[in-house]
Amino acid sequence: MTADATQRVFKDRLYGQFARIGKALSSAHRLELLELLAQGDRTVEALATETGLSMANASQHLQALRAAGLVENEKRGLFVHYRLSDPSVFEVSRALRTVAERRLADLQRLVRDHFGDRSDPEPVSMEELLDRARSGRVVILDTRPATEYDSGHIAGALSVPIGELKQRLKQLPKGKEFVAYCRGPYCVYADRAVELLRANGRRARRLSAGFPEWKATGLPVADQRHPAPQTVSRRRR
Amino acid sequence: MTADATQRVFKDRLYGQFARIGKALSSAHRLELLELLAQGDRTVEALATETGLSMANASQHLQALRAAGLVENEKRGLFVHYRLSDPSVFEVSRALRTVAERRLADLQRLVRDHFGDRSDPEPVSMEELLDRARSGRVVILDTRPATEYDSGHIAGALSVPIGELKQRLKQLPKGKEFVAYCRGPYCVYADRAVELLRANGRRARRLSAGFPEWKATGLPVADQRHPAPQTVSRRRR
DNA sequence: CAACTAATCAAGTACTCTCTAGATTACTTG
DNA sequence: CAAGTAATCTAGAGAGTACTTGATTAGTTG
Repeated sequence: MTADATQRVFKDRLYGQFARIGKALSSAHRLELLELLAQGDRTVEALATETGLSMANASQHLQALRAAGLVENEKRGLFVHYRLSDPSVFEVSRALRTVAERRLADLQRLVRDHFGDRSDPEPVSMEELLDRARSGRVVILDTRPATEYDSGHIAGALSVPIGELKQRLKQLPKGKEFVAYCRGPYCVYADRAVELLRANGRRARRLSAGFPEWKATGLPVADQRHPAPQTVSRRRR
Repeated sequence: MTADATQRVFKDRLYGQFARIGKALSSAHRLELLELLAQGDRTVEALATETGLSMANASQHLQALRAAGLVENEKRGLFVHYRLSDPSVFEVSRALRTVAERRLADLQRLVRDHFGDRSDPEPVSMEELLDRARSGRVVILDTRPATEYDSGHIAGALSVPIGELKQRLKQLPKGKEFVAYCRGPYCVYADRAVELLRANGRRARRLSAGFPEWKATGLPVADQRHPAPQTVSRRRR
């Protein structure tokens, strides 16, 4: 075999390997599964329910993700728990989202039609929230389901699942400013929380990012087992 | 329609849009085309030749990339020139490569079998090269084809296409240390250059990254039209 | 303006992927 | 140890993707 042919075979194999990752990311359902797993571990059943997939179908997609090395699983009793296998998995799905946001006019239109104008009140950036949290001037609300809060949340945040916010409104301190966050930029929980809070005369804004972005940036997180292991202080990213 | 059903439809459409990017990245050939385009613009013919694809096939893959917003094209005379549409496109393919490197044992094995031990001499990091380049102690060699050098290279680098290195060995200064780079971590040009230089008694090492990584990091680049527009100085990334 | 060339288009075949439905496995619990 | 449940497996139909071949388009050049 000539040297060139050897190179060609190598390149085909090399890009074939990279394409395994691309293939795993080529299905809408699998991307949704990855985004849910970025919030924390989940069982197949939970994932199937939340995505509206059949158990068998969800299971098959998860196995495709596993074959590409993107997720790991572990059987505990009757349940199989899946999790992202590496922080780089979230990074690639975030990079993919960024390209889509910048380059797909259809996506921009879809988001505009669904959310309308989301720039009033103006969303808070991670940097800004970090600064304010340090000075204690702000109450951070995690509007995701409690289990997601338990498996990791912004250090200092209160768990207020969106469905419970209404009846817990009175318990919330007055005079403070609120910042609500949820799963990510396309999650509606934080929008709803802000709306509800403002309707009740509070100052409230939405964090533009979600918990996975916060965590990936290396900002302070806490979880149920190890409450607030890091102080809320600036960190190099 | 219930609120939940509306949400479901939105999510399906949302992830459907993200999946358009994933689908574009799901083919080995398309990933190779993107990597070539990261070196600089190219015509369909050039891409077809370099990848070993038929013209028609290359054209079709390029159109798939274009439909996903990853590349743009422009007709100039008989030729259609393609280019990456946005820096985020390189970022996503880099993120994909990172996941593959970390998670696919097959890939690790493939690279080991093809390159053997690449850690002697130890590759130079971008940081390290930047430091050394500032002090003028090092000669940087761009071993890619001249057209790729012309469309962008590390500031201060000399163009020495790998095929011409042998007869230009004498022209190269003695006593200096050389750092060779090429298209990226899986490109062999720099390895060959280092081998050749060392066989001729020079001190030479390989840059672990390629030009696209250097550029994406925001480090100083130059191109033919605007030689050395930035000084070689440290930059925040 | 005829000959030439880069690129795309159109159509067909082979292949791969997706989802469903029903069967099966592995583990738990009464 | 039988009944129940989470998850997977198997097989098959339908949809989508990839590559080839030959025709066509758009632009250049003698």
